Amino acid sequence: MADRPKRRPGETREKLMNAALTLVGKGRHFASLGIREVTRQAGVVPTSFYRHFRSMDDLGLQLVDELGLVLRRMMREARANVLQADKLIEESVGIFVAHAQANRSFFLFMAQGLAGESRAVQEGIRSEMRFFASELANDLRRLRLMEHLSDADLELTCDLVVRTVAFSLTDLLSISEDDDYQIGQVRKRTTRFLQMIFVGAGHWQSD
Amino acid sequence: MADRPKRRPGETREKLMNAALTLVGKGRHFASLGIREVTRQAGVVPTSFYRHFRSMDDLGLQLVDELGLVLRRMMREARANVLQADKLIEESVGIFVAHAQANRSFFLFMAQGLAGESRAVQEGIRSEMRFFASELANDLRRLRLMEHLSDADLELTCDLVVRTVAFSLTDLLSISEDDDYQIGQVRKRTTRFLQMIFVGAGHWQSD
DNA sequence: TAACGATGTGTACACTTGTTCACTTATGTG
DNA sequence: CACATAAGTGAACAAGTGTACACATCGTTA
Repeated sequence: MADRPKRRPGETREKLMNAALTLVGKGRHFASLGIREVTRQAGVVPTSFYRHFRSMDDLGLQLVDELGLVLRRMMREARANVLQADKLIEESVGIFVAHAQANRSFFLFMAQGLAGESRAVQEGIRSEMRFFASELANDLRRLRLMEHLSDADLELTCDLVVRTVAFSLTDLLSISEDDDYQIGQVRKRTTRFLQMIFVGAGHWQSD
Repeated sequence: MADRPKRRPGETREKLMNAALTLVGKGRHFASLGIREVTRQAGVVPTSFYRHFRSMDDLGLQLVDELGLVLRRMMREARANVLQADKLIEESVGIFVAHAQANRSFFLFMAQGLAGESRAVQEGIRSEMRFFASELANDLRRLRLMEHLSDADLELTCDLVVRTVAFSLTDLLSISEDDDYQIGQVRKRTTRFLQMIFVGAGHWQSD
């Protein structure tokens, strides 16, 4: 029983991914990061990088995978906590904002990747958003909401919702991390956006 | 009274800005561009860069200014061509898509800058979007549309519209430049998004 | 015309970069 | 335990980077 392993497997891999996220969190853009820079931040020799990643793009792709996990955790929490339908939007936005703050670097990376340099990362993030939107559609169906909408229109609505929330990321991440007033403003504004969308969806094709 | 400057001033300046845009158009991210790279693309010696820009960020800021001009041209064209209210959304989206294609690199730069590295560029683009939204609000008032909305709610609506259109940029720019079918899909989808938002705005606070 | 300031050029320097190679070391499995 | 393999290391290299300096060119104005 080795109680204190000097080297946990995949430890450096984590260190490198965290290092990249840390730099992104410090305001750097992922596309401008270099291998040496990341390894330096991780406290690791440059060569080690190649033991785990083929290139920076590769690291980015693996970050997208982890981003998927973060989003799934967020969905699970939202499902567990959102109970009454009238506060549904408000609470969901609250949970989103909380997660965006807790995983600031991750969401920053996501916002950057949407118009990023690597086509693969771009597509990965886009795919995560599609998944998120379709899960949202499922939930709405399960809650017997928006039942008058066709599947296609429900999907359209959820896509718009996810986009709107994603765009709020850029608001959220461009203000100070602990400016509670501004954060509250973003939350309120995003909530109203979603309310307006759902009012639209509620009257869609039924005029 | 000097009505004819023989040698166009700022020719290299333009070359440098175009070079940066060209590289962005080729898929590079603005944040990852270097001074030497840009000057090389412009066919100019590296030192010349400093005659016009203090740094890459500075070049980015000046690009934002020009972006403003592009957006204003687009608004003017939209105002001139959008006549009947029922096709208003469809035509506006069409004009937007056309401009986004004609100035692909510019809009790519804009999409990148929204979550970019330079705080100043970010704020500049954000400010252009605010201006755009407020102009849209003016136009709607002038056309006697959405008169039941308060100023704040109208502003909210227009902000949401502009965000939605801006997000469509990332769709548009991630597909091939001449894939007419996909471009048409994005146009249709964006149009429906806006229609849904305006249905929502139409029923806002009036239920 | 002469002088000036803005613009463009060539050279140079001190770093940083990505990647390779041969090497040590640790880990998990037969 | 022994061994194959994965993980980590340091030195080296050719290219590329930002920036400074001194000099050349040109249009404008005194």
